[in-house]
Amino acid sequence: MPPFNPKKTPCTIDGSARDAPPPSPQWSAQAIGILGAAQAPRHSLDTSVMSSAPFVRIAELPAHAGQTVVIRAWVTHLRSSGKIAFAVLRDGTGICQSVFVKSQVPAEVWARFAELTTETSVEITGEARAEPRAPGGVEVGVTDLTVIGPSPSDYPIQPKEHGIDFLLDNRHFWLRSARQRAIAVIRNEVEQGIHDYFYERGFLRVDTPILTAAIGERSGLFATEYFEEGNAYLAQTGQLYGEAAAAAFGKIYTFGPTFRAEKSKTRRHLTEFWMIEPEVAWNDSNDNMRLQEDFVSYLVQRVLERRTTELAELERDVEKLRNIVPPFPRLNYTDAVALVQRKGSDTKWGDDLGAEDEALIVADYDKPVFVFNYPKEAKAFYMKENPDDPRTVLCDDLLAPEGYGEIIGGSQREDDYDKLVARLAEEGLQRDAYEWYLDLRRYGTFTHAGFGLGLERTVAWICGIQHVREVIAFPRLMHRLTP
RNA sequence: UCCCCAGUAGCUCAGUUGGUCAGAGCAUCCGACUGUUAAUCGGAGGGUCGUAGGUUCAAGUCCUACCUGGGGAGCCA
Repeated sequence: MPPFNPKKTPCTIDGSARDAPPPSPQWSAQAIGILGAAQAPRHSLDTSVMSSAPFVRIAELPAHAGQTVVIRAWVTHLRSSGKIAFAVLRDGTGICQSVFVKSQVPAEVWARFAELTTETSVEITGEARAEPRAPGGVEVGVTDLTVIGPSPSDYPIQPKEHGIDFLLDNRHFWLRSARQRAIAVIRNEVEQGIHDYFYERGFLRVDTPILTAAIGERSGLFATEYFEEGNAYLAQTGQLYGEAAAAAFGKIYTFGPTFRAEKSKTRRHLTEFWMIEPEVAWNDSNDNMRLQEDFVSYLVQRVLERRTTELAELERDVEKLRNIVPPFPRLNYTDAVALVQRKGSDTKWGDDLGAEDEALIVADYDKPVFVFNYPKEAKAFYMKENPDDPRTVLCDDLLAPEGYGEIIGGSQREDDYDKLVARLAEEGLQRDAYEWYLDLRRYGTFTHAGFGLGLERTVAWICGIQHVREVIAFPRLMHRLTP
């Protein structure tokens, strides 16, 4: 990962001048048309008088070259040169330049242009035409202009550098910038890829509860009152429920928000993040790692194939992503400790690997790296004891390249009832909250394995974005609950 | 919880050993310009220097405390 500059984040309103998004299922003309019909302007003028021209999204403009069209959008930039003027418009599908020529528009239209400000929402009517001088290669020669929603001149976001705190305070506006759209599109591609990957392989998606009793990870819990039941806690994982579902349905995955009340202030942490947790009956730890590398590779290659425009907008070095194909290197924990010790770390066998150790390991590879079979003490109670070395458990962490850290934690699950009970006791966990979980080993226990993939860390890595807060629309951080 | 860093105009910042130190660029407003691309050019407005104390003839500058935020550690995905 490149050096992190916390102070400056480039943010241009119309930086995507060079691109219009490629046609794709998400932006199909039909879907856009339907969406458009449902989104008439709130208090437009009498549009029936204005024109019978079709309302089109900017992404569809090239297909309408030579036709008169209506566009509804936001003003991102204004330029005026006496008797000719330009307004760059953004509608979420792309950007387009509109041209006003004083001698060719009614005086009232010319006057209305003078009132435009950044982020005014407008409806324009005019002829779409190919124009090499226009960003995106298509522009609209305006014949009519309606202001739909004026925008005061103190709109905070400028096509300049802003500090991260300012941008997060204005996240609801920051989302309008070209980079943020590119990130959102790639996140959406990853999410859709996740669903497609598992659907096509016969996995069942199971939605697990967000309000839970106190089970799961050891780290911080968000508590809330729950009727007469005392406290409920926001879920830190859906895994234990996923294990129950795997016994019922075979191959399952969960996909939902999870919550950690950890006072972590790093570029890898959110208090609310999205996690994908497959759980597969009859998979052992090796099967688990094979699934992980295949899954992660699929997601990366899918974004490479379908979102080249957005990756270019983000200036992502795609060569580094092309390497991401199975198999991934695998280091067992003991070898990993030896490796980091050779590189100067004072980590000893038995310690968990710290962030510095992970960086030392990843530095040798251009793919994600598995580190597997950690000491029992470093890992959670539900991980299966390694029959070949009972000091360790059958688990794996997948470390992303370029310093993005752990994107997956996975394990084969302890399926031996007695050992699981013993581990619960060792961890000092209240057994009564886990009785239903122990039942999975009482009634037809089974080999199974699963993992959790952190969506934001994965998307940040694929996008080349240095902080997870930028790859979720409205991040929840230790010091940030709004917007 | 611990370590480091920062708070000066709407935004991003400069401000030297304390002494024309209230500044720049952008944004905004006014004016000029018929092909602009973060347009350009001319002009204008805009700040209790995070808060509270203290040192001093004099504090944006030095000291103390506090507040707010950022980066990292731990924890984790």
